[in-house]
Amino acid sequence: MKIPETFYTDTNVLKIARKLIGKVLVTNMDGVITTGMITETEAYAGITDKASHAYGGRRTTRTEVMYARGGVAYVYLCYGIHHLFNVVTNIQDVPHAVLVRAIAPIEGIETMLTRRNKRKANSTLTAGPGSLSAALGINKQHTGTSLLGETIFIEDRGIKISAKEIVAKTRIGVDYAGNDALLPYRFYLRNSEYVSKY
DNA sequence: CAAACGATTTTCT
DNA sequence: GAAAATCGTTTGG
Repeated sequence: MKIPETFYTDTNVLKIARKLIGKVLVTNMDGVITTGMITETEAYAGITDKASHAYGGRRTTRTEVMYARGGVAYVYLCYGIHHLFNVVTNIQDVPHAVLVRAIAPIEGIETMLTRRNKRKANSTLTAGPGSLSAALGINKQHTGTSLLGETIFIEDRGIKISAKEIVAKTRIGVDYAGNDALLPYRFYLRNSEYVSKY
């Protein structure tokens, strides 16, 4: 069951980040299907969030897609190597987004191993934003792709995650954001091995 | 037009 | 634990 547009256009990015835990991210690259359950996310609350690319209302070629209506992908290159996959949320012109940091592989594990150039599956296969994007075949040319289409989308498979299984902590790699680096905008599944380390 | 810098991962010591 | 890899985007001259 694909998640509907109304899920993404909700104005509470923290609520969406929390609810995405336990959902299933699906990619279909030229008919090759890979899926995984989302185990870790981070919220980026637009213009009021120093850690966000759209802080202060900055609007550039790269961040333009964040200003779209919720329900599209925002993928960008970090450190010249890694493609980071985000879900754009909120209404038109409010640049909120949720970074998907880790998933637990479900289908297409062989494909993921090939893409990641690994022989055996372990927690490093899809734990970490750059790793999961590579495993699912996501790259920056997918930025702006609608999550209501057939290439990249998210499903609700009825996996139930109780509130106490979800931990809220500070975000990672955003020390430069001053006080905003202390906000509990990172959510992850307690006891999951598929959560980025650090 | 030139320079600096990451919402990171991997590898080597 | 430290350091390298690596390039598009952003910023400053």
